[in-house]
Amino acid sequence: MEMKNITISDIAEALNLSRSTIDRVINNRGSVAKETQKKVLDYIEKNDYKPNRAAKHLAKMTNCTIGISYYLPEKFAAQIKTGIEDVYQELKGYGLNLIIKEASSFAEQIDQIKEMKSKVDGLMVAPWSPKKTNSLINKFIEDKIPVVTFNRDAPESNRLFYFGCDYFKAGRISGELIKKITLTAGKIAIISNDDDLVGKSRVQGFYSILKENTFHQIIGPFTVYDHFGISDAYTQKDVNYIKKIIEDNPDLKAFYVVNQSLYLVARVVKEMGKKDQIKVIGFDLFDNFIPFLEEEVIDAVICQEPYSQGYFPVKILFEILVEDREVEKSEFITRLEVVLKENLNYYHNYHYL
Amino acid sequence: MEMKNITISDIAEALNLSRSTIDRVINNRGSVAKETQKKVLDYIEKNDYKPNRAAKHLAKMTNCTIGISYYLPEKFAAQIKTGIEDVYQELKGYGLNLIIKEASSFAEQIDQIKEMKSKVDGLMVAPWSPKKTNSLINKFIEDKIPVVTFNRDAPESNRLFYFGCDYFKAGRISGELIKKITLTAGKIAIISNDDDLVGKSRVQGFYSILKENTFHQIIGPFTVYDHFGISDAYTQKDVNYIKKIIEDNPDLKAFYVVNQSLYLVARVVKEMGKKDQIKVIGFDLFDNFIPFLEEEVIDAVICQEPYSQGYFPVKILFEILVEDREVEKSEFITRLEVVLKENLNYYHNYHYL
DNA sequence: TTGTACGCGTTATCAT
DNA sequence: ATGATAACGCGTACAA
Repeated sequence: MEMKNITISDIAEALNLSRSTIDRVINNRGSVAKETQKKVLDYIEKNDYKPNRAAKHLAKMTNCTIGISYYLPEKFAAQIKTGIEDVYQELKGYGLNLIIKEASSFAEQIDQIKEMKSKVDGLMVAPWSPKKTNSLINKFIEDKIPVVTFNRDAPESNRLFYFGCDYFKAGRISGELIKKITLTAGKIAIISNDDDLVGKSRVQGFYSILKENTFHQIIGPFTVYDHFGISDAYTQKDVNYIKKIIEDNPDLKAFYVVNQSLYLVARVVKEMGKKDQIKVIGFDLFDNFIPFLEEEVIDAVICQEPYSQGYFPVKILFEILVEDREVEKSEFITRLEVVLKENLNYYHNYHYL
Repeated sequence: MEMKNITISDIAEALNLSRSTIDRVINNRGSVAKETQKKVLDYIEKNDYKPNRAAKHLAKMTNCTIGISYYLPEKFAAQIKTGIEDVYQELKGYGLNLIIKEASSFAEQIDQIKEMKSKVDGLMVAPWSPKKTNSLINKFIEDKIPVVTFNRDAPESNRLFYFGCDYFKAGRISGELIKKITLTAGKIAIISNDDDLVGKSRVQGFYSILKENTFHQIIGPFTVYDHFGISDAYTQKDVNYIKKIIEDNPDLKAFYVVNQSLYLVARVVKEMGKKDQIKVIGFDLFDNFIPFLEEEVIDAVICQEPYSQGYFPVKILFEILVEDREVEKSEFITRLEVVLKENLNYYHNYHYL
């Protein structure tokens, strides 16, 4: 309704001062007498003045460019991009510009970041190799260009904050889940590939839950490269490898798969008709996992809010850049989402804006 | 950086027209020659003009009041209010005002809604009794005051949309979960109270999953009133009632609790030392559930994004009111979140902004 | 059909 | 220490 908010001019008029003085007090720029300061502050308190954010944006001609760099599995990136797209739609009208660079190798990512240096006011990066990106990140920081990480952290750099998953905790909840759904004693096979940092944490977290558990015996890790999840890329050899694990271990009760080869494992489990005997758990929601979740060949996947990983870092970084927002946390850890057949549809390309 | 966005004036200058003409084209207000229209449209397309949202807000003196009404368990409302608080902080600077009315009875809720009619530009309501609120909602709509529902829908009214949980689906995923974690054949006891609409849907959904399942026998529903979740309010009689269910059914494998008496059930299960034999599943995350989840007396609860139920409806309604946003959907269904011990902390008062 | 001119609330520059 | 004034980009009433 017409609950007209009071403005700086209103205050000025009421106190017989000029707008400039009020402005000085509000944004404490100094050069104002103690008494007047107090008078103004009191008035503001009493009449609950709210600065008009629109007018602020306008006057400041807020206009900033955020660079985004990542080297991630295509389908996963797509989910993050949905979040980026939404926040862009929301904030472009307030002066947000984006430069998005998708790398197809780590070397390329480094080059792309370097190239952005002169073009952006802030950087948001998912460093493929954190250790090898630290110094580059720090260079940005030295030049007063804020950097935040998402999806993958570079904790040893001077980035402002990390927005993403705690992969160790992700491993723990998988452990809890497998404990809860695996009905009888037996073996659990871990599938991973050893040059995968993320997978390594997921395995460690898993161990941390299951180590005191004598009910299950953990075998592996068995190495399966996930070919970035491309269904066709798996060879008969890959299939046989999984098959052999199943055949060699008649008391196998579950697969714990930390990379995208979850698709392969599910396929083999299904083909061998082992769906009811062997539980399958993995991570993230890729298109080729969906049918297996629907048939309950895959019992559950743990997700990590990919949408939010795109949406929030941009939003927060924008506020830092144009409104001097102070960030209180150095880590924003995304929720660990347990996705089963019946809530699957809420996690597959699902968002509100 | 200085990627200055182009403005209406820029366009006007470039095409030797006045700003008004450009404005007419952009907001197609008519009264503009076909050719000029095309010229302008082309130019806009080529130079990707983005309207400056801040300037728009400012010029329109956007200032609107949204009324919020609910009659909900206190602790649940608190979680929703966190979302409301955040969106208020975000939008108050753009002219958003809120009138929040918490009722302590349905009759009071109706009164409060009526009283708001003359004071708000839009209404957001969680109707305790949808059927008895329909006509009131429709009165708002007739007077051009948009109404949206949250947490509880009034599908037969003319509300613009509902933002909240699908309680039937929530029952289904509980069913799936209980199937997955209940190791051996036996009984599952349902706890509810029959005047609870939400609980009724949760029970129906549960049945829809478990009806073809011969492995488990469902008993109940047993009626337990939840005293709005106040721990002290449970009597010895309540305790004995749960106890008796356990004693009478030695092959009881799980409790499925659809109201806040989940606390009571968990307490009794724990006290009787039945934690490992009897699974316990319920809904929402109330403070007095937490310790039981940590000890795995309660195996899981299903949550429904309470934070989002506060945040998004306000945000969307605001955009409808001040920016004529069109709403494409009539339902925004919140995710069903599976909360276990290991991801508990992400769902208990957890948000990013 | 098109153009002019003022105001929205704030910031910033230049006087006093 | 305080005040006047011109932007910022857009909407709108009014004039041509």
